[in-house]
Amino acid sequence: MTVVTRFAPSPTGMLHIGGVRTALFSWLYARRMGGKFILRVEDTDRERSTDEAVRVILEGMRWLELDADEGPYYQTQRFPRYKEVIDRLLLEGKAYRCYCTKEELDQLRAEQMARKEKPRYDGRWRDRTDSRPGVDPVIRFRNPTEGEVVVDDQVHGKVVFRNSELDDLVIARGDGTPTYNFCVVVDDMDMGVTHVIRGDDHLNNTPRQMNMLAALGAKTPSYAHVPMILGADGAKLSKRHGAVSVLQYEEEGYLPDALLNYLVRLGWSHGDQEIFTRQQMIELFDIADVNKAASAFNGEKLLWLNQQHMMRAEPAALVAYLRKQLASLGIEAGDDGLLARIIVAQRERVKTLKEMALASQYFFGEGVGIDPKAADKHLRAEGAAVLQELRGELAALETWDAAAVHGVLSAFATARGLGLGKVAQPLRVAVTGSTISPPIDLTVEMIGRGRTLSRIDAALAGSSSAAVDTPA
RNA sequence: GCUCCUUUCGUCUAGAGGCCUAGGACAUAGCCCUCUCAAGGCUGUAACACGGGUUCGAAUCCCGUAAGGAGCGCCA
Repeated sequence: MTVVTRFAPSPTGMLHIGGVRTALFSWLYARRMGGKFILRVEDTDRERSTDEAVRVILEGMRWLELDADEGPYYQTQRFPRYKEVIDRLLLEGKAYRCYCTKEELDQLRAEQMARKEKPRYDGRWRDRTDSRPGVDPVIRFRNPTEGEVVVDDQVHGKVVFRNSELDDLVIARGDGTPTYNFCVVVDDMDMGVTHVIRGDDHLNNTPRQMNMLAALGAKTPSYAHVPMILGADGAKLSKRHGAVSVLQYEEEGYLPDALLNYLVRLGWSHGDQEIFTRQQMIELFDIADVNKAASAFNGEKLLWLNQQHMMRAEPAALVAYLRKQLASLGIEAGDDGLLARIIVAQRERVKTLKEMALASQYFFGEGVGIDPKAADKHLRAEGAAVLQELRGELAALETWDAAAVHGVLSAFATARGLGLGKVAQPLRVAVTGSTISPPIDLTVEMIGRGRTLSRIDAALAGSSSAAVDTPA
């Protein structure tokens, strides 16, 4: 039997990391088992679904490279099929029309709550054959009243529900549109889904779905209810607690593989291993190793992992991402070679590609804006004097590369009994505008002789804005 | 309220009865390295929710309690 999993997000809110983690587990499991992964958009709630949310789902999955073998399917395009199944259920007496009004149901619930009972539909239309004029009936599933349903969950083990706890749920609204719990059942059945991997907030829905599957004569899939992801403060993930669109992580300069690596470790582990390539995740992932408890999102570890992935990646593989980040700063980066060199020079000092772009602006454009505080500290009397002399030596250099620059700097420092820092910092501030950069010799090499000398001149002239053209 | 789920350092986790004086990672503190910032190395602080059992032995099994979460919609 070939494994078929699916990710079925609802476009009523933005796809966030909680959803992405579920998608990842489903995707990994399918890939690991050589199975099929389906993407299905659950948009039956036409009131609340938005095109923008659908776009984020599609765009997010593409960015993360969680490729689907089938889909995206849209439930709103399958209404005829749902109607067909509902009619069949009606015909077989496995579903019935209920003419209760919303007010009536609200009252029923209120009464039950007042009596401290579990609020549930009491089945008052279960055996009626008449109708009530003026009310568009909903269709309810006739749930068994006795016995129990055992969910043999892959992460929680056997979970038992008594049918007496379940009521007859609505499968079609008054306007005829089908509801979520029903569509899921029909879709999973029709699409041959063998493994349902979803958030454990769905565990309570599972017995109802299994009963409907049984009524339709379909085989129940294997279920795996994975724990939820909480916000950094341990509260439920919501807009106030870091539930931002997955695409925001792209904008902030995270690598897809790093985000996935972070997410896979939330609720899953493989011994003490922290860093996984996409390929390793596929090879090692197993539902049997998934935890039961919810976990809190920790942005600092994500940051660390992102840097680890940047440091391990092939520089060429990061070029396009860096180019995009630079572009959003208004910098048109030239050739890939320079970008690859920047990546190698910067990746151990920044945690995201956005930071990298921000910290690499001095590699572009002619002049550079100098941080006033840095200038105060390193370009005054002493520093200026050093720079002045250094300029001459650098200008006289025959070959312009890191080794040569380094030679000049250390000889210069030794000759004057100075620490290298006393020489490097003024130069660094002059050519980069700040006190922070990759090793000075490499930095100077990459900036080039022309710009290095002109920036020194500008710094000595005290006009840090001499040729500034780097956008803020 | 009822039903279901969960509970190891601040956070993510290892742990499937003796290997646990509870391991790793992020964060944090100190030290080393060092031209800046980092990266890297070393060291430290820090946890089995609580109470009962079962057992020669329990973080691991069972039962309670507590705390947190989910569901109980003509939402998904």
